Amino acid sequence: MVKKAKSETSSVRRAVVSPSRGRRERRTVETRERLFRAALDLFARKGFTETTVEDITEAADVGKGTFFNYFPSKDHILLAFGEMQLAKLESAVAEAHRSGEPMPQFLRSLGVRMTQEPTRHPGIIRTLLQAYLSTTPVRAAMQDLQKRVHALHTEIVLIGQERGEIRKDLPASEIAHVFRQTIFGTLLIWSLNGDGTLHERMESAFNVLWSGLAPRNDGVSQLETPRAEAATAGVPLFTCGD
Amino acid sequence: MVKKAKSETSSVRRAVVSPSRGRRERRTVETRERLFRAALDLFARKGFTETTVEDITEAADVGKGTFFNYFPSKDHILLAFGEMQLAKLESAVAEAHRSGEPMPQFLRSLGVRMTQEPTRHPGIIRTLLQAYLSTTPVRAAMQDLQKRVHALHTEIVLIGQERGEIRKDLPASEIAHVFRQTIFGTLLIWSLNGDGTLHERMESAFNVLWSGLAPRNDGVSQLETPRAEAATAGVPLFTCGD
Amino acid sequence: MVKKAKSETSSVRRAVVSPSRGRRERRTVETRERLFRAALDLFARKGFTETTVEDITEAADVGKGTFFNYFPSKDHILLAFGEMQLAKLESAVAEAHRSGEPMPQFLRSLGVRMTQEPTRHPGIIRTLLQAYLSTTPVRAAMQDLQKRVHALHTEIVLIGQERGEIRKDLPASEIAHVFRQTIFGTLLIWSLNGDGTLHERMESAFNVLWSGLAPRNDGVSQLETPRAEAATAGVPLFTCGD
Amino acid sequence: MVKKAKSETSSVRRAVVSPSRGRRERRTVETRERLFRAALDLFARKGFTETTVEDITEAADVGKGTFFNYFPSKDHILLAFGEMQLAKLESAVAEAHRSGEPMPQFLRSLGVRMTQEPTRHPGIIRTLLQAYLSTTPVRAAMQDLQKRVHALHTEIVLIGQERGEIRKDLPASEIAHVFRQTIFGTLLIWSLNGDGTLHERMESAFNVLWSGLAPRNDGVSQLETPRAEAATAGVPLFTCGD
DNA sequence: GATGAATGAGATTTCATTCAT
DNA sequence: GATGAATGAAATCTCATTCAT
Repeated sequence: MVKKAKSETSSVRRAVVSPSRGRRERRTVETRERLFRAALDLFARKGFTETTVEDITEAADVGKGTFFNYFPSKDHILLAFGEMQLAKLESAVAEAHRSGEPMPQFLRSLGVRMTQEPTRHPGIIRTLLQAYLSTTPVRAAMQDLQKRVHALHTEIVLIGQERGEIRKDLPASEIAHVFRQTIFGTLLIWSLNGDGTLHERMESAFNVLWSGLAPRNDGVSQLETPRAEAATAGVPLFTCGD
Repeated sequence: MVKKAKSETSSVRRAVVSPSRGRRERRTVETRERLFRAALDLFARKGFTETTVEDITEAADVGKGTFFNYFPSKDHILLAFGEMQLAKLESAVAEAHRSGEPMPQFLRSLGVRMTQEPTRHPGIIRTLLQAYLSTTPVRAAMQDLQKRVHALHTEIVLIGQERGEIRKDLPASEIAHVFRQTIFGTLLIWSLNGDGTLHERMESAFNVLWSGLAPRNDGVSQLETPRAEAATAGVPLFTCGD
Repeated sequence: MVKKAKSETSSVRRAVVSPSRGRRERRTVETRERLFRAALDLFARKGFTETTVEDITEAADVGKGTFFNYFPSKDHILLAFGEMQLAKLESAVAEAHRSGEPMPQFLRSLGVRMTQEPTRHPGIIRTLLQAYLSTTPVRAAMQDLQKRVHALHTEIVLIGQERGEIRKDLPASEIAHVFRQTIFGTLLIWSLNGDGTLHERMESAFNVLWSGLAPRNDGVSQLETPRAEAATAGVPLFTCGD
Repeated sequence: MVKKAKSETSSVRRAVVSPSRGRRERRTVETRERLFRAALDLFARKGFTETTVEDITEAADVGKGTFFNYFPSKDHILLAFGEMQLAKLESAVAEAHRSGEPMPQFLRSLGVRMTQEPTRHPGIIRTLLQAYLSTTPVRAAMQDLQKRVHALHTEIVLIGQERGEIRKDLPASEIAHVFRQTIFGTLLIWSLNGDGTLHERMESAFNVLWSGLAPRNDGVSQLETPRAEAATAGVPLFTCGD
């Protein structure tokens, strides 16, 4: 009876009790947020496997069962890490559109932006990467996220190509692919060694990728990446506020 | 490798009973091998986490407890995957020295060689990558392996630089780093999507890396990677025997 | 029943607003009824333990929390089953007084009457019996109900004794006890096997109980239970309208 | 290889290592026994539902997981209660065959025997009865046990009938049925009230069942159950050693 | 009184790992 | 070294119950 038109009924009721609805909804979001932050903190300190669900719920100060109201399994919280990164990427791209920053510079700084706090600890990077190696359901969801990531990267590359800032003889999609792979490869290797700054590594990787491995017998790419040596030397190209 | 000390001790003790010693040692190596092969097969089909130690021991036709006589923990079998890859790399490098194959070509084909059977299934690639995200002790051992990998890559790059086949304005070590990151990034992303051939992806990644992202306003790099379009089109540059 | 005090209080408070009071009270009774009927149905199909409170509230089309406004705990709904049976017994006894039905016949048919719809499914019988094995508070309430049941049985037996229809050399209370135990034992065993009709089983049990296990070397009891064979053969002694 | 003829291989091996086999096997039986005894004790004190699996394993001083090596679920331990009772019945029947005890007397004392320690606490009786109301898998197993119980009862009744100690005009199977129902009904009602001794209740129930409810207008059954009044008065007919 | 999100206890299950034989 | 039962930690899941709205 009531259940037949549940959503309608409740939306009507909501209209009346809107403040309570808002509060409840806010709480729901807050709880999810609290769980995620607690997980973030614990994974950074202890790693994903070493952190139990109960650790998380205790840190988030909620009941154990509550965790499963928000995430179907422990692995599913990994998705939230992927989503967090996607959100960062989206805002970065949006900003790039607005600011008209040169693409090379934007791409170069992207890896840096993606790995500012809280994604700076090797433990978090490893957690993020685990999402890609997780169980099939989570992996499937990650695929969807990655499609979006790839689309955004492609979008950026296309703009760069139109502006003549990126080579045009390869499909933007392919370039975007390689770019993404470079980022993830860097994350993976760095999270293993943990030596040096991740930012340095990102810079270095991008600079090499930018100009390629082929022998330098022309001045062109040198001109385009005038600060390659500086970056190589471990000097950040620009401050990124963290 | 981990148990080496142990087996040597006991083989010394049994030096007198040489026939039984040989048999016993052979059996020991065989069992470890059997366990590893069983794991390889199961990880390819079900993935690392989804495979239990008992699955492996049953497939290897030994008792469950026996596993732990060969690997201190389930995670430690991941090391064997790393070792397998290192061995491949070592033999590839040795061959490169012998054959005098041009470095660009060698590098380009390296990713392909590393991912021939059995390392061709996304499940195995993921397993291999998990080693990098595993528990601290395994990760530490992986670091050592990676040092060796990096050294080998650097060695190759150096030769390439000496021959003028690879740019010289960057330290070989750094180039080796980026090269390795490209390989692992490609593995990671491919193991997630599983679309297309890993070999195609490797080719594509290498080709982009080789010539860089900077706009092509000179003919130089085109000359150096004359088959870039072919590779891009998904046609393998050369057969690699699988 | 448990909540009676509460509802009276509120009905007094609202004596002025009589129309809404009536509606509200009616709704209250209706909801409780709806919950009970939903439970009845679900327990018959799935059993008590296998049915969740949410199953019941959904079937009754109310919110989950509403259940606990009517029953202090899930187990307390079991009491309602006991109450339902008690009500049946009370009306049967009242009718017996009116109709002057011979006690033997009345007793014999009692088990049958008590287990007409809806109390005919093994699942419901089991649910009813679970009330006797439930948590202490519910069990205590069941004791009270059973006292009433026992009193009613005793009342009937007394009448039978007075009429010379039931042996007089044993206290009515004791006979009532055994009678009740026979009924419950039959319910229990039948609900396990579920073979044959519960009515047949009841008949059979009563017939044996009536004439006893002692060897039949006199015609007396045969005369008194002339239809023993028929009952034994599975033919109901009389129709009971279901 | 080894697994193909597992049982044979191991039985061969067993022949050699028989002492260790025996010890291990003994331990297995012991652990199960320990779990069961711990459960017995806890159920008697707290009841089945109120006892957690962990309570049991802690009392039995084994790991929680170990419980599930012996019982597929918490409910399955209820089966062990049924099995215990069946074992008692079997030994009682075996003894009856040997001792040639008159059937009426044997039957009368049977209920008593079945409910000596540890099956004397209402909590344990309730636990036993819960087995009959448990989930389908357990209930199914209980059905099998009950078939055996019924067969044993029937066996006894048949002997009684042959000896002329029990009425012959009803099938032994039916009499056995009613007998069993009387026992269980008595257990159920007594476990609820817990007043008086279970033994008294059993005696009383049997005595009434023996001579029936029909009016006593012949001396026959009085002769056969000469001590009916005594039993009624709460005096045990004979000591039963507990 | 109605509601459903939150709770947390507990059952169940799965496993890696240990250990006595 | 081989074995598999025992272990216990944890994940997962289910629910009865509570509580704020």
